Amino acid sequence: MGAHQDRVDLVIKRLKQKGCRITPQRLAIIRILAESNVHPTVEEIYERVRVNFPTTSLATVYKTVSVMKELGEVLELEFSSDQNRYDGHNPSPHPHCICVKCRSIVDPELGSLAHITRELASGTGYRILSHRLDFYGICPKCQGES
Amino acid sequence: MGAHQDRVDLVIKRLKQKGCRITPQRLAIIRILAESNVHPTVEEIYERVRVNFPTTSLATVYKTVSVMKELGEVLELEFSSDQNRYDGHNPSPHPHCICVKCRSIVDPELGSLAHITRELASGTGYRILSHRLDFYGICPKCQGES
DNA sequence: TTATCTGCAAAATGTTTGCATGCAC
DNA sequence: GTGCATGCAAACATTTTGCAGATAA
Repeated sequence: MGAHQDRVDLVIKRLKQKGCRITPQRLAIIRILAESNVHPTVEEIYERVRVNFPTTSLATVYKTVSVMKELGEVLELEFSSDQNRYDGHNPSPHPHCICVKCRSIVDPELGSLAHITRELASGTGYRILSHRLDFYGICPKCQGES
Repeated sequence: MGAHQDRVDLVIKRLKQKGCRITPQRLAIIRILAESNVHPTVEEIYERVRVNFPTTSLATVYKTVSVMKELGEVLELEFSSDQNRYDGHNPSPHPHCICVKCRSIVDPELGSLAHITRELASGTGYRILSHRLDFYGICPKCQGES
């Protein structure tokens, strides 16, 4: 029962509404995603699920994350040179700070991008559905170690 | 001799300064990247190079693009679910509009993100090196076809 | 001349898929 | 009981690497 139980319950409700079944593995994955603020990879989720459910397969984690992504309950940050990262704590688009040394990802405080998005939509004629804003740099911890 | 000859010459000069050799294949790749505004994939560059140099291999295109990326002469847009896209016309970070239907990518007119970057750096303690801002939506052409 | 580049093939990486079995509902 | 989920292995897509021969400077 962490502070994230509400989010866990909400995700379960929405998955059930769509006809999905809540298996022990899925429950564990949902919890990890809801409770984590480190934007884990599928591998990291897999390792954590296997602490309690050692027979869980990587494919199951991929499949569950994929279902949650399709339902909009997890935000995927794609990387071609690395594993994708997932945010199930706050699945709506928001800025990220990504450390190029330790690959940590944090959510910065930043004013809304709504006005930028509007400016862009009117300037280009695009119907904007989503966005991605990543800042790449060196985190305070890695700056201290350099 | 297009309007992009200056950029081609500049990239050649910088590659030479770093001890790189300008082979016919590399010259063709540099030209394609400098002249193109469609943010091509490596495959697309490869197909275009092969019109004039049919023996060129995909590995050579990957290697040349990688060298240019390391020298900061091409901007890489990573995708895990698709091929990466490359901007050799303007290699400094800038916003992109990506159509989720036809996968076209255009550079929108948008005010600088410098103030947002400053706000973010002071708020998080990160030393910001770069950023990525993608807007995902439906382009005017695909809206008309829907 | 010689260090770099090319082209081929193989490897590596991350992710997806097919299918028989198992289990949530 | 039914149909979705699991777990395994194989397939897949993209990118990278190793190396022998070719070539730009």
